[in-house]
Amino acid sequence: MKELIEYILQFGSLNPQQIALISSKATEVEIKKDAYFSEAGKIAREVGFVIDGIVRVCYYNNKGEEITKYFIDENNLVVDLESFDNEICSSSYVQAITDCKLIVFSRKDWLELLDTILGWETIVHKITSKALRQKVERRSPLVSEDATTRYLKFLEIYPNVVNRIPLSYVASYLGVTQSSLSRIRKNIS
Amino acid sequence: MKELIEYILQFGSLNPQQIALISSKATEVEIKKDAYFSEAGKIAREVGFVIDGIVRVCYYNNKGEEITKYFIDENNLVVDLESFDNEICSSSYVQAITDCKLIVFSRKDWLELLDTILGWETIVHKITSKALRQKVERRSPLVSEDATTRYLKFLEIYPNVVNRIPLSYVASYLGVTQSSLSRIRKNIS
DNA sequence: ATTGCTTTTTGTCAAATGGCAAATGATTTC
DNA sequence: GAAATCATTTGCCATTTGACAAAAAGCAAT
Repeated sequence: MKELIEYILQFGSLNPQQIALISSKATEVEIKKDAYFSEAGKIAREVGFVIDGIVRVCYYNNKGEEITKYFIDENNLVVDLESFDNEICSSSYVQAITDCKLIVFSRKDWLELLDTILGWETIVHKITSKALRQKVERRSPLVSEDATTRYLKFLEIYPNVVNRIPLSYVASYLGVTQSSLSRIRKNIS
Repeated sequence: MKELIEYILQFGSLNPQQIALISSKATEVEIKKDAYFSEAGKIAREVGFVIDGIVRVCYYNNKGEEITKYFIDENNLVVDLESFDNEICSSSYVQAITDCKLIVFSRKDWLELLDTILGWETIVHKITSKALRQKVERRSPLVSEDATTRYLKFLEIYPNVVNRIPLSYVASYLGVTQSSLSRIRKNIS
């Protein structure tokens, strides 16, 4: 819980009562490797914060290939905003790729906090738009780079991820086949 | 100006006084083809709304290649949020690729509106986070598709853009060389 | 140690794409 | 209209990457 509070306070200040209120709505949840936090076709009804472990956001393209869109590791929020905000079905899966410990807020509690705590909306805005910007900044440059450069960028961005997850997820994140990625790794080292 | 008001009201409601106040801060600006709306290395101090024309956001990667990150056409906001919000230097250029007509708010006026108009912050947040989500959703799938599919997606997303701008910009947007794109177009038709 | 299972590496071949340079086409300028 | 300039197409060849298949390595249960 401490991690979450610290994270939040980077984006704005809150008094102890407000922090206590937020904490009181938070539930700690464990998710086993390969289990889903939320699924395509369903409405996202929870906001999560990763305490421990790695999750990935993925979907199936129109060739039926499973594409990993991004990884979310420790101390980051995980929520399909489009689905959560608009109560529409999500188009992606959020899946634990290691055993995970999350802090979770229900939609109801989350909205209640938004109504109750002055300044909380602004903090949430800052958090979510920073996260969105980060997604753009991380994913977008991959389009214009060759496969080796993509992998090197991946290593920079997620230094603590590569050894904890299957190669195939990294490959699909980078838009490269698993075998190509394997060759690339050979050439690098 | 009507376009801007309509656009805003999609995201929340405002009374006539509030609308008048917002309108009073808006300036109509014309930008010639190839001129810059904002530049890398400078702080973005304006929020723009494209009434007519197309702009692109671009940057130089570490090989010195100019990369077009996205196109922004009619009835969309244009602002480097990272730079504008945090008053840090922008890392990209925003350039008109046709003659453009924009509605522009100065940073000062924009912040004043945020302080003055109740509910404006929420509307702005909805607008900006939708735009950010759209950027992710448009750019990200390109990573995992082949060049032809990328081009077809581009045509879907920006149906009114392709005939109004140089091929080279599209190529850099898609992460493909100009000659490859030329051949791809030949094969499609 | 052996077995069965999954993940990763590697090889071969074919297709896609890039780099370069020349040719063609389009647009502007005088 | 001719020249100059810029954008696009095309040809040629080198390189990268994908598809497929087989081998090797890692891991867990026995």
